[in-house]
Parts: sequence; C-alpha cells; structure tokens
Amino acid sequence: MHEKDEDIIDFSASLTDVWRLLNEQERELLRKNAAIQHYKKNQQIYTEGDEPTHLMCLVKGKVKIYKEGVGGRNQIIRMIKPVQYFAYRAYFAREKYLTDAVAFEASSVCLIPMKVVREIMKHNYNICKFFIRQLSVDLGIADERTVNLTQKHIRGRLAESLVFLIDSYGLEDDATINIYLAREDLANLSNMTTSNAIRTLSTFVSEKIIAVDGRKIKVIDEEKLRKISKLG
Amino acid sequence: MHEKDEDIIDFSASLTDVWRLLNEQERELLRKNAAIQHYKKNQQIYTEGDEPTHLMCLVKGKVKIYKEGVGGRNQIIRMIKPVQYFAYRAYFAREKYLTDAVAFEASSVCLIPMKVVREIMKHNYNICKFFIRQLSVDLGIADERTVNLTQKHIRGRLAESLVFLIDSYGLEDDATINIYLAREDLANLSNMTTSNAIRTLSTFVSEKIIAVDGRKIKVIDEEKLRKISKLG
DNA sequence: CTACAACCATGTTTTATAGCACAAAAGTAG
DNA sequence: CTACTTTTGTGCTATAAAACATGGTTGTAG
Repeated sequence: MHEKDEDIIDFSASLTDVWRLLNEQERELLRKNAAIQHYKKNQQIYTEGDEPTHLMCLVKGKVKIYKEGVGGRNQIIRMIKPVQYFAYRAYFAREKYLTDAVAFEASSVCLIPMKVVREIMKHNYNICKFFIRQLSVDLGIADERTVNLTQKHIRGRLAESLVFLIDSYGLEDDATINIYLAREDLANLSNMTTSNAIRTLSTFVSEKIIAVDGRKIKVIDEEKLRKISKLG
Repeated sequence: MHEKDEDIIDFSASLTDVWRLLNEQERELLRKNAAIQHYKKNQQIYTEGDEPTHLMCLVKGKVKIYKEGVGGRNQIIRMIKPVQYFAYRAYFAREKYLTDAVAFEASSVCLIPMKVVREIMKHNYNICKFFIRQLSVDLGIADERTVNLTQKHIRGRLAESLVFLIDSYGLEDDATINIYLAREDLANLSNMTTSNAIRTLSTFVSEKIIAVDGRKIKVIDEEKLRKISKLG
C-alpha cells in the first residue's frame, strides 16, 4: 500500500516527547522498523476503507484529515502539523479508516508498524497513557466541533476556522497566517459552500478584521475575530 | 460533589468483560472503592466545568450526555445504556467536563475513583487497551456524527436518530422503540428545533414509516427508515 | 375539580444559506 | 505566447429550516 523509501532515521533519539520514555531496547526496535515516506502536494496518504497498519508521524509539511460528504462537500475533521502523530484511531478501534488523509503541501511522514507500537505498549504504560490522552483530547475537540459546526452561523464558523489556523500554525512576523489554504479548503473546514467562504471572507476584509492577498490571510483585528468565533 | 450511599457491591466479580481481566488483588481494590449512586429521572449526574474524579458505569437506566449550545439548543452527544462506562474522557484529557450528563430515567451508576483505575491501569495493559479501544471507537463515531449532522437534511437526521435508538435500545415485541423520549430530546439528538422534530415525525407517520402514540414510537418500515437515514 | 405547567401539533412568516450562472483572474501545460 | 483548467469573486434565485404564533392536549399539584 505504502511504498516506502527506506531511509532509516534515528528519529527515536529525537526530541519527541513520547519516545523519550522508551528504554534502549525499545528504541532499537523502533529504529529498525521506522521508515520515512515523502508525499507530494495534494497526494493521498491514506483513503477511507484502507486497512490501518502504521502509526504515522508528520515530520514535515501539513496534512488534512477529512471525510467525504454528500455531493462533493467534504468536511475537514482534523489538521496535522509537525510533529504530530496520526492514523492510529482506526487501528485501535479495529476498524478500517473512516477518513481520508491528504498532504496539503510536500510532506514527510514517519511510518511505524502498528504491531511494533503495540509490542512496546504492552510493556510501557507511558506510551499507553500518551495515546489515551491524545484520544481523549481529540474526542473532546470533536464533541465541541459538532456543536460549533451545527449551531454557529457562517460568520462564527469561518472565524472559528481562522482562529484555529492561527492557533495551530501561528502567524508570521507580518501577522499572516502560516498556512495558505484554498477557499474551498477553508469552506470544508467551516462546513459551508465555497461561495459562502469567499463571500464571508470578503465581508471580514471590508470590516477590517483581516486583509487578503490571494491565499495569504493577514490578521488585523485578532480580538474581534475571536469574539465573532465565540459568539457567532 | 457526589453524595454516595455506601452500598459496596460485588460488581467486580460480575460479567462485565473489562474486569474479568483483573487479578484477585486488583478486584479487591475495586470492591473496596466502588460505590453505587442512584439518580432520579432528569437528575444531573455531572455538569460542564466539574472536575472529573470518578469512572462511572451505568448499571441501570438511561443517561444522556449533551452539550449546551446557543439559545437553549442542546446537542445530545452520546447516550449511555447499561452496562456502559462513561465520564472518563475529561479525566484522561486532564480537562474539566465539557459536557453535561443527566439521567433520562431512574438510574444507578457505579462510581470508581479514577485514582484507583489509574493504579490498576499502570500494571494491567488490558485495561489500558479497553480505554484506548473505547476512545477510538467513540472518536470515530463523533467524526461520523459531525458530518451527518451538518450535511444531512432534517428527514435524514431524524431517521438517523431513530435508527440509532433502535440499535442502542432495541425494539419491544410490538416493534416499539425501547426508549421514550420527549420530542425535544429527539430534536436535540438530531440537531433541529422541537417544532421540526414534531413535524418530521408526523410526516413519517403519514408515510407509514412509523406509528406514534405519545412518546411510544412503533417502527413499521425499518428498511425505509434506514434508507432515509443513509441517503437523507 | 380546578388551575397551571409542560408538552405536542400545525400553520405562517422570515431568514440564513445553498445552488446556480457567469465572469474575471491566476495558475499550468503545451 | 497561447490555450486550458482551476480558483476566485459576485449577483440572483430557490429553499430548507428557524422563528413565531396559536391552540390543543396531557399531566400534575393544590
């Protein structure tokens, strides 16, 4: 399924908090089994229905996790940034993937066979704790999201997405959001049509909350944006 | 916060799959620390913002987990039936509760201090695995739900809720769904206003998909209901 | 039994948002 | 450079669903 190029990297000695908790033997096991895979812009990483086999860690780039809805209206469920783990839910739930993962931009992913991860988990409570924590946080986010996406109005939903992007990817020196999304992706994040994303973005510009230059979004009045996000 | 009456029950020797995996010492620990708490109809079990301290297991009754939305429009996130564990997400995520839990009908809940659970988890991989699995499944459901609630039309959403109730609580001999909800709860489950829940329920009746007698819902054409749920 | 509250039902109005059509701009390939 | 596709922008229309209004029904407390 995944053709890996066989860079074996010593990521397990890196800073990633999780693997710090391993002993030397466990690290060795990881080193032997980890592989790096590179993805081009817009390349599929996994597809709904695929059998999950590997834990993935985004080393470089940006990835979106989304679900296909009716009539081409996709819903972005989660966005991954370095260094974040993903693709484990389906395996743990003993299901196929329910989502699609696509690289937003050229990305590098570290793949670790789930069997290896499970082996380590058996003897290492800290790794279990990591996944339990991660899943719990994500479940909370998902619950919040359900309510926000269903109950907030368009302005609130778009503002929320922008705030989310700010918090996830940060701002450059000139207050530009550090990720460049197509209007369509912005719409898919915010549960609205592309037209409405464009329209609403325009009104935000005219209200001097943001400035837009192509896909660059510069945040002018972050406070107001957060307010709209909260109350919208 | 929870005044427990101190029935100490021997539930840990019961059939619940999870605790089968404990050794005698761990069971003893549970027996000593578990307590049963009874809740009346419509009584709050926990509230958003509360500090999570206990793992809860619904022994008897029915419980709804919901989030308060804007303008009194609540969204039911999850429904609990016996014997199901709940209330652990917030603790594992190291957050306060993000949701409210209320007993739909007179219910009994077994409370186990999270500290005790954690103690057992440290030495028992199976319990960790149980929570990881449960969280993973729930996260998958939450993701599905987000898309369904945002993209399906009213008919589809209500049909989906009815199917969910059938699958969760089952049908009596005469095909009556085994839980009696107010129209408002049905609406809160399906992300719509109460009026629209009533209206749509009526059209289902006129289409001979269901029959309604007060809060009793009798399923006449389950296949059609599932079809509407899927395609709606 | 009566009064009051909660719940259920249905019709009408309003509004937010999807859907569509079309044009301009930008990006891409030959 | 030119042709072609994709993305962005904008106005108009259609419509699903909320909001509102009103009345009936059922349940409950005194």
